[in-house]
Amino acid sequence: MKRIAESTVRRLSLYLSFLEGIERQGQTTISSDDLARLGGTTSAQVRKDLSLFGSFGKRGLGYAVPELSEKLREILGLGKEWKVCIVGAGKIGAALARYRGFAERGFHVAGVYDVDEAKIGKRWENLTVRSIADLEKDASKLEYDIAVVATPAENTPAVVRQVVRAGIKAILNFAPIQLSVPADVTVRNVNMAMELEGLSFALSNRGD
Amino acid sequence: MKRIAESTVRRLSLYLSFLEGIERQGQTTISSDDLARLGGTTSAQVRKDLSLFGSFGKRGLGYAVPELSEKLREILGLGKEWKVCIVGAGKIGAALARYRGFAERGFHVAGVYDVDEAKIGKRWENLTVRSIADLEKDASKLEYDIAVVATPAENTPAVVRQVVRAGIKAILNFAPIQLSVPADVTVRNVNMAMELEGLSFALSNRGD
DNA sequence: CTTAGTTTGTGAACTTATTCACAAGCCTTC
DNA sequence: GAAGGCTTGTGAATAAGTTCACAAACTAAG
Repeated sequence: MKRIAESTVRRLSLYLSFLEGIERQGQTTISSDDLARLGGTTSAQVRKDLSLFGSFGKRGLGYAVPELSEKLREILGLGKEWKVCIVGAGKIGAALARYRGFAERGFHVAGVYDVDEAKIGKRWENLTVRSIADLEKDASKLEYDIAVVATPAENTPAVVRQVVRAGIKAILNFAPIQLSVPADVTVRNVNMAMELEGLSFALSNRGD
Repeated sequence: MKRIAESTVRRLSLYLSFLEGIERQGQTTISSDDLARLGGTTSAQVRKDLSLFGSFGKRGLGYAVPELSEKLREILGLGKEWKVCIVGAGKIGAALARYRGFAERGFHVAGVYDVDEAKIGKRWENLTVRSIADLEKDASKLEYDIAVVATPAENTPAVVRQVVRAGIKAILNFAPIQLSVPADVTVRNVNMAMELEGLSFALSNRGD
């Protein structure tokens, strides 16, 4: 399969969320043009994105909503339940552990870890915070697929080394630093400072 | 000034964070090549990004660290303090209100709002949760620059209409939906579901 | 003062991503 | 079952973004 751009994957994810809404409203069919309008893009873009994976539409009619959303779930790998661990039991980690959105979309939070002795052993929802030192051992049993890293910047490189050592191949990083990981580990960054600075830039340069 | 790509702005933001680290370590000069290595890009990319705004380096020598970081702060509009309000006093809103990173980078959280009667009036850090109905009135006095929207998906469109009505021109959106706003309002989205699905896709398609 | 060693700034080349545009296919109606 | 009205799927054209490659400019050393 040819390489798929990250921007394409983001759009697929977006289309899926629209389709789920539309499905709930009982609409059974949708055109690329309607999907494009919802997502702020063009119909050609929608069709091109989908055509990378096959032909799912009917000419003259559009796409069958349940069929297409099933197809997208399959493409995005949402058929299986992914096992997630949260590393870093601070404010962000806490918010994430309680976030309903994970489970809703098939991401099962199966463990929480921290370096801080004071936090280890505390209960969080239905989980107990464990020592990061146990991660590698736990991972061999629990087979985590994804690590959500929400540690202070200074601890993060060491934490990430442990995550990599535990054999986890996907990281969602909330720390405001650039991770360095082997090529077979996929990283996505959520960096609030960067987003805010993007807004700051936009506000400063309006009308240029 | 010519249009600057979002990807460029993200990189500038990244360079700035590296420069701040380097500055603290006392290094006074840095080459585009070093910056590139830190950011996982190429030296040509770094130079091209910077050259969009001027010539800040010295040939044969590189960039003066304090000078360049000052220049980047200026470009990104970080010279002034931006006034931020958080809309949505739920879990994410709470985590954000307590997040130190805002203030550190010149983003002053000056208000928290919610629709929920039960939450209005509660104290959060040094702020009191106010009714979203007050936003427009408050905005005329407080002159919010940025609204951080962290409301449940179903309330978000209405909330965003109020934010727009209050004259706020920049929104950081945490709700998992696509906002529709006038062209002069800049939106950045932070969508965890989308990031997780990106990782899910990557995990499902390794080695293709 | 000249040479050797760096590193920038930037057109040009290349690569990637988006948009255009239209033939092919499907549905409905008569 | 033929005609009209849509909408897909996709090559071709365009636009956007990245990398190449090199002259120009600076430092340090002799």
